[in-house]
Amino acid sequence: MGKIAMIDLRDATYFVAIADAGNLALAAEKLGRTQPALTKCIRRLEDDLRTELFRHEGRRLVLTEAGIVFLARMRSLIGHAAEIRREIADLGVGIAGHIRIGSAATAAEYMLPLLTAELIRQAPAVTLDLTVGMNDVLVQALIEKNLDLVFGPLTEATGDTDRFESFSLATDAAVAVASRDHPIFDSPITMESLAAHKWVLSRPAVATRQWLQERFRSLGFDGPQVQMETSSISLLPRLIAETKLLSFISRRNLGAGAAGAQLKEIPLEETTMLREFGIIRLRSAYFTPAARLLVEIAEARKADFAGAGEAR
Amino acid sequence: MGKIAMIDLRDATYFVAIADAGNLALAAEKLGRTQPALTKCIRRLEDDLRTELFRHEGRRLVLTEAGIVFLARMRSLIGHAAEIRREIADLGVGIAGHIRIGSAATAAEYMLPLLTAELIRQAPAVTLDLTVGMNDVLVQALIEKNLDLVFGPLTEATGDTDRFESFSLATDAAVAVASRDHPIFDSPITMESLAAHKWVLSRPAVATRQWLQERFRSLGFDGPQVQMETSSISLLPRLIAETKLLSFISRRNLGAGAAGAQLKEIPLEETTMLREFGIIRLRSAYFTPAARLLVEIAEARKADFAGAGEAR
DNA sequence: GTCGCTTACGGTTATCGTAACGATC
DNA sequence: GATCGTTACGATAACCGTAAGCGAC
Repeated sequence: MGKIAMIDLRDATYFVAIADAGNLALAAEKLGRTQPALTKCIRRLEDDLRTELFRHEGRRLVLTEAGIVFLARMRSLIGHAAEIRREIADLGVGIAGHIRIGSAATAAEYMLPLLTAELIRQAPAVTLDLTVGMNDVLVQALIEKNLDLVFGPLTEATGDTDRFESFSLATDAAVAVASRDHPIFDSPITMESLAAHKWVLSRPAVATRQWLQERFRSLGFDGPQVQMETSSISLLPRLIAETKLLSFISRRNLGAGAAGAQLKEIPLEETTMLREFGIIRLRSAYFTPAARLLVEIAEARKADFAGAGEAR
Repeated sequence: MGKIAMIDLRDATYFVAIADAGNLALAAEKLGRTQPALTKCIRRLEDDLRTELFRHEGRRLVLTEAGIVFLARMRSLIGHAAEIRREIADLGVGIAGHIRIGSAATAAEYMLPLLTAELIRQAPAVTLDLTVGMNDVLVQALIEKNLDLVFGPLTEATGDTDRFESFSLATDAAVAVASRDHPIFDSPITMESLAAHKWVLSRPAVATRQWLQERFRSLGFDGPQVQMETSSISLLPRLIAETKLLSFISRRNLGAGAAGAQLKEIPLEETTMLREFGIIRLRSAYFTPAARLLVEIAEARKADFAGAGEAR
């Protein structure tokens, strides 16, 4: 029953065109309408507002005082509406929006700079919130809907395809490394020789270290002798190169940069950890268009991340 | 052919109601629509914006990121539109607007204070521009569309009913006056006695003075001997009372105020000028709703101005 | 008579309501 | 099975176009 009293912006658009054109015939042509259609448009507006917008001066229509004010107001209102349309459409395709990203340190180092740069190039209105942390904390934040996407290793925990949707981006191999001139390379590599040297590793809670320790144990050795612990991924290559310690890091770090060039992989099947790197999101959470765009960019750039995990 | 892309504010209103209500059934009841109508309203908006506004969470609709932004924008836009509606409607009935008034000095003194006070009481948003001047100048300004209304005497010049529309408000009588104790009252009043005394009159261009001079001339007398000239209406009563000069002013000034009480009419048919006071407007000019309201108020208060022009 | 706007009338499009359907709890 | 949203379809209302009408120049 209740009819909603509201200005029709289509009629308002016609009205502005009529006022600009100065007569109905010209406005009708510009709008692709006919003269009578515009006559009735004015009539609708005037009935709705209970106010004359035009008056007759000779055989010409001129704006009344109210019409002049209405014209100014409608210009503004139509402009606002158009701006809102663009804004919402941008949000809809991910050109605008906000993405809360969680990332493991390695992923943050090797994938995010490229991806976020590309995202911001394509979608300048997108804002990002990046949290670097350990994988278990990040996944928990994802579950609590405090993150939209997590960049990191795809583990069994995140393999629950009912709860999580994951996008694989690269395979990564963590390998034992030492400086090029390390004495371990002077004789054949065995588990025994690895067990004989000291290591620099990340903190005990980190997945790669746990995997290495578990591997030592399952092969009948005590865990690697840890002489130094660090959480700094960027510091590791230089530490290894200069301290003659062994370490266990992504193969990606080899040969890259001044410090990376000093490193050499200790090729041993038993201490090569293969893992998938990718993006995880929660299925029950809203997949923001901007987040979707970032995932699409990542998948398109997948090739840029490959090449470190393949068998040698 | 060209279809105008524009947000439908009716749909936007539905959308806000849906978002507020939290579900379609409740919103439908509040809006007096049915559930399917609202389903399709959302569909129209989403198709138009090419953006999801709601997503399904269980059997419930929840806003997307874009939907949340759209909701905020629509609240604002709808509010603005409603405000504009009110503003234009006010302009339409004269509750808002601007009136450029011209007024003769006498009219300004006796009619405008009451009328403008009443107008502003009824229509606080109306603004006024008042010019006090001589009638011929005012009428010229009216013709040039620099004034909307002129308050003043209705003369032959403004009696052209094709060009002007006039509203008679009061009859006014200009009479010869002197102070109560003036010697002229000691003997019978004749034209000869009037011609024998000195006068204080307004400037030669003013209609009343011209009428008086013409009256003297047509009766065979030289014009009244003018000893003093003034354009100040408010000063005249005191001048007359204190200088023993004769003058020619509206009967309205007699008995009003301290100075007016000292004045006495010189009752002579030959020197009684009857005239109409009222409002004049140009037919070819736009009759602003606010101006129309002022005229309506004036006509309703007509009785307040009567009583000075009647025969005694 | 021409020009500019309005009115009248018939056709098209869009929105709405009723009813049936589908999914979630 | 009850609730909430969607789909299908017929009815209604809104808008547009064609054609005729009316007043100003």
